[in-house]
Amino acid sequence: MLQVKEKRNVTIVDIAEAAGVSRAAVSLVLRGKTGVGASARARVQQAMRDLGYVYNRGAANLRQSRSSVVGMIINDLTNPFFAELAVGIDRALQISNYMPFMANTAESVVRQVELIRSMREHGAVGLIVSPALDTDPDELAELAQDFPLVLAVRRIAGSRLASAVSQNREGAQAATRHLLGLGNRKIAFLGGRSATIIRAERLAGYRAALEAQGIAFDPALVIESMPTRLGGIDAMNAALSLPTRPDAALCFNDVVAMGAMIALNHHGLVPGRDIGIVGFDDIAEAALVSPPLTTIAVNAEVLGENAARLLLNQIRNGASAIENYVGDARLVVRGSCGAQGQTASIQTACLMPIQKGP
Amino acid sequence: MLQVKEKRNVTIVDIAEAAGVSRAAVSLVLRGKTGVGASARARVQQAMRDLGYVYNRGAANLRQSRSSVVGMIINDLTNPFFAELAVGIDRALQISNYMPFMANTAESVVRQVELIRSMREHGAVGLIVSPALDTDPDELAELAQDFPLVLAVRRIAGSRLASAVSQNREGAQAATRHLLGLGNRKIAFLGGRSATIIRAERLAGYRAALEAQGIAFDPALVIESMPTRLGGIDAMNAALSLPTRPDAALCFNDVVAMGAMIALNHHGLVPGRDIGIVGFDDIAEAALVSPPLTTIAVNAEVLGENAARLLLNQIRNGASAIENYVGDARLVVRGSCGAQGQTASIQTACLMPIQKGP
DNA sequence: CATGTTTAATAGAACGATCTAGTAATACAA
DNA sequence: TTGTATTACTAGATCGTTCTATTAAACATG
Repeated sequence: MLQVKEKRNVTIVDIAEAAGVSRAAVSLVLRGKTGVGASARARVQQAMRDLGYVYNRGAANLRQSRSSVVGMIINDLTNPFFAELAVGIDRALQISNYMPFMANTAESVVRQVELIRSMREHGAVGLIVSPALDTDPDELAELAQDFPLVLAVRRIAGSRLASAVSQNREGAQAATRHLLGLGNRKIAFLGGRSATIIRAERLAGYRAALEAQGIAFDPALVIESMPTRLGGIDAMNAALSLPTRPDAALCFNDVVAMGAMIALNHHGLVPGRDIGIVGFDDIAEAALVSPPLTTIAVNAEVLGENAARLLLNQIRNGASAIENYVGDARLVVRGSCGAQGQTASIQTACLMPIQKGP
Repeated sequence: MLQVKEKRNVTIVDIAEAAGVSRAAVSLVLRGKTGVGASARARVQQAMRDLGYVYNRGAANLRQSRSSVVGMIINDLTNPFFAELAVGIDRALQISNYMPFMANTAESVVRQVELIRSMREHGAVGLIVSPALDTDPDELAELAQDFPLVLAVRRIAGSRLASAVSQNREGAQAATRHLLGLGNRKIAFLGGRSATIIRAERLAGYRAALEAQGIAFDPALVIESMPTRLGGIDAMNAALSLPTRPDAALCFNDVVAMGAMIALNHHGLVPGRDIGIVGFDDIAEAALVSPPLTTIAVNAEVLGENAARLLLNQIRNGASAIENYVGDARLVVRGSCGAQGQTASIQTACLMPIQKGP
């Protein structure tokens, strides 16, 4: 009678048996602790190789209730800015010997709550979230009361949460000032969702720069859209159908700016000549598009590293360690704003450090 | 005497106590099974809310030894092509009620083996890997013998593994034929690492197209580099320092092509006019750069969805279900190859479907 | 009324690791 | 010889859940 083998997992018990020692001894070997002799240790290691043993971290965490998993939840990985952010977070956590697991919400709040729950259920000891649009502030605030949580890039209305963000107001102000300096007077603000803090901040900077020049803020020039390429196309189309066309546009971010440039092309207009365009983020592609995009540079990787740092502080020191980081945002002038003279040299200067070699 | 509370986790036992039922009853409620009355069920749910219960999936998996976690390990998330691939995989797995966890290797094989191990340790039931450069084929092959594994984008030398890849040979052949049709004779092949199958396939297509026209394959025109923007810069610089400069270049992928275009700019050359450039992948940015990039379109999201499909088949049907998927690759003519006339209309045609609205 | 059948509910073993508290054996000092 | 450290090793409890087997009651059915 042939016995059908139930394909049971290889466990610590099997190893113990094969090596002729106790479970406890195997466990010690597994964790590299002392208290087991050289010969026994060797036998255990051999047995693990022979039987194809896979450590069961779930079982281990059950007992010691402290995993090293942290979750990162990103709103849109197809936006290069967030991809770079994610890589920055990932690298920093890795260096500190945490195991980052990543997930993408694609701006779905429903998916986001699923992911947050799932990551906690899997024993994550902390979470870095770049929140989806329309995220419920109270939900995250409540979670953060007894769980290490850091927001990245997007802060959330009315909640006192740790966050790593950039100088949105200052950046937008510098950008607007630059456009004004080039002689533009009718400057649109394109894209982004109005309910978000990040947009409110950038909008405030835009407004402040206008009013500093004695130019009245005109709500008709502020056009909301999704913070995506497609949103940028929509926003620019809307801007072009205004009674009088704007001279220039400050875009919510670089992908919106690229969408806006596509829309301009469709209308036979040339960015930088017919309408000045400025973006925000300085993604790697910004220097490559045509014309090269003038933008506000935010170092996504550094932002990510700081988000990681804040999270680790919270994990180690508890709720007492709720801090914030604000990364700087500086203007990078390329061609799309219409400042043609400066283009070539600056473009070159900003290109090379984009990517580190292996 | 104030008693210091050990902050123990809220467990199913606490809920049971609070609701005045047994652990088993709580477990049933948790999983939405029948066998518990309406009033008891309500009490349990209330208690869970009151106490802030978090399900411990590790403990559950320990007992039932079947999680729904699958891992996806990506070689370079800062390359938009792989970001789109990741999003495609993610979406497909999500639809099938699996919980995808993602991680980035940044082309590090060391990191890759760590991640593979970690994901198995955390109970992943399968893995989709877009392998890092220099991945050890035997290692993955051995793993795949008793573990559901699918390779995405990059196949691995000499191993019979499930994979979802694209028509590399056909795509490169079409691209080369197109460049030849435009009158180019001295066509370089730029970028990519020579040890990879994917590059060998693309190179074979390139070579086949050349030889079909009676043009001898010239190894000096084939330049290796990292498959990154920086690699593209290096490769093009090398190509420009050849004794005689090439007429055109087929680039390993789009980011290499963009790097190549940067290098051309540095040398004061114009892509499409002085040297024709063709890429591979058709990332969203390809249509936006200057000039718009002629490339071989590969639908990364569809590739990802198919990788997910193959993995699910394997998970459900075991090792018998090792299949392969080959996505098609078609030429998209824009400006960078030098075929100026067709640019505008095609560029427009290919732009709109890139991104789906919310 | 006896006899099934369904439903609600539970106790106790199990999953795979770690931790505690211990035993046995050796080495070293007095 | 005895006492004391140190080292190698282990049995059994434990973590939070699910599963199996069982009981008890409620409800039909002939």
